Amino acid sequence: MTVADRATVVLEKPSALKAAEALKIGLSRRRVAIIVGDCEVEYRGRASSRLESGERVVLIKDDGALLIHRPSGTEPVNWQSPGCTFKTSLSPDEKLIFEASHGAPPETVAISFNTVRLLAVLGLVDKGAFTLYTSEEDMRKAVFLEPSLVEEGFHPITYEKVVPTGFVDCIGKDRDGNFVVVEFKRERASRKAAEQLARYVETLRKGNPKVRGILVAPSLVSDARALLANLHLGFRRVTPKMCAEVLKAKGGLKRGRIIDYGEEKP
Amino acid sequence: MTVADRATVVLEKPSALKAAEALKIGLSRRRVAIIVGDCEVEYRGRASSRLESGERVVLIKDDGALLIHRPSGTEPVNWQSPGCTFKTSLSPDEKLIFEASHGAPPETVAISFNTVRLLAVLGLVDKGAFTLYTSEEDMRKAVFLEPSLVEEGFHPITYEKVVPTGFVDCIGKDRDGNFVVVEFKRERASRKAAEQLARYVETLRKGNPKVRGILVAPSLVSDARALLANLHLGFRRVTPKMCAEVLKAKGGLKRGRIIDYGEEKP
DNA sequence: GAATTAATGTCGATT
DNA sequence: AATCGACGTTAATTC
Repeated sequence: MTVADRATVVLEKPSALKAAEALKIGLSRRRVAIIVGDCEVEYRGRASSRLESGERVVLIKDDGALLIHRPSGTEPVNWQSPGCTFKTSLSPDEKLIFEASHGAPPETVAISFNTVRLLAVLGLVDKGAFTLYTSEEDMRKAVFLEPSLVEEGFHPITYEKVVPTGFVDCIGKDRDGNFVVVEFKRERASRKAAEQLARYVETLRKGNPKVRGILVAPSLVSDARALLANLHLGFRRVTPKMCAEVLKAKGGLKRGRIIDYGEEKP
Repeated sequence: MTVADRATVVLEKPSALKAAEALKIGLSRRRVAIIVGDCEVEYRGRASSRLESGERVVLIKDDGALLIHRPSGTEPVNWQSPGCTFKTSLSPDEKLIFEASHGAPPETVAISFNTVRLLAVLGLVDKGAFTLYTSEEDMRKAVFLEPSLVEEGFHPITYEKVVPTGFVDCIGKDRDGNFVVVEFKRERASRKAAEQLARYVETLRKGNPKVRGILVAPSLVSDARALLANLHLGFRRVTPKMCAEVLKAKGGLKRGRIIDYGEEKP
């Protein structure tokens, strides 16, 4: 991408004609465009919809995706998946018309702008890698696949067992055959986490005084460290990264949990 | 919302300080903000993620929602649901830092901007109603609930039956006990749709010459009308709206198929 | 408020 | 290409 291609076009309250021109040029160069303005939207495809006039943010991406966002809410009110063909035009009454069409299945989103408050056309470069680290759920999976993450010789028996005081993340046995209660925390564990583990261990020690407890987390706050020491409970440092690596190596990672985009899509 | 509140702030390549000031004022007034720039993103919550530096579009909505979009793809790479608390600040090395936090469950998205190419703060007003009309699937449901949509005395027997030449949307019997093949089209039906129906009817007439065919759609192109007439096939006008009303009345409409937002959320 | 279910789901992997 | 399954799913509805 040349310097010229990265040039930004920003138009405040452009005429429909100016906006149409800037859009046509920008989209032919596969830039990203943002349009803010009062508009009406029609969608026809798997379903059909109509959105009456109001002010929205329209985002057109360089892969031919389209998103129309209202001023509130997480989800787009209308959208079009990547690979659209765009058509920019002026209506008989001089309004900016923007259409995004898809071949298969045939779908079209048509936007008619009553006013354009802002139009920006930008060439964006994004080659940054995205990594989604493991969740608490994945920590459990990693420990199932590689029990030594908790302790050498550990082997898990049950997960998420219900005890009178709540849920126990994992119960297993150590190399000597003693029961071990394991509590996972994906982030630095607080005193509360240590208390939770203590409660579970206490409950289970009523039936068997040899029950041990281990808190598994990337790190501990000092309060938690003190409490664990007092109650003769263990701690094992396990980071999300370590879990991710285990899951990757042992194939327990089903899909999408670790995502790595090193390159832009072609 | 007063005229002053609707004033647009658009800054190209602002300094981090200028951007921070504009954002603070804008977000305190619950405006919508768009930031385009090179940034890094960290998320911590149910899972955690890290996004290395690259250029993205950040959209902050007036209900406290946050979306971070890469230049391609339909879905945001990171996001935060409505109701966030925002924090704008400058890092020791003068970078714009933007954090969006949620109480329950505790989640945070932190964005560090290396550069800001564009910042827009706008008060948007959107009271337009959104209506999602029925899909082809819902047309079948509507006909199941109200067979007279196809013809007085019609009663459906099977849906999506496999015949040698493809799928038949619906097969039923008319008031005289003759078989009727029904083809649905959610939009103005093309000649192709009529040919499809003709093919199905032809197949079935080999076993029973009295088989009839009816194309159900909101309207017909003239080619299709001619073809249907030639082959003695029927047409019945049924609009998505009619189906939606049947589904609504008869309770076949599960949820969200007709959505009507008449007002902005409080 | 928790649990359930649909979605123009989207996205990635597998057959 | 079609199908399957997970998702920081989200969002609407029912219990």
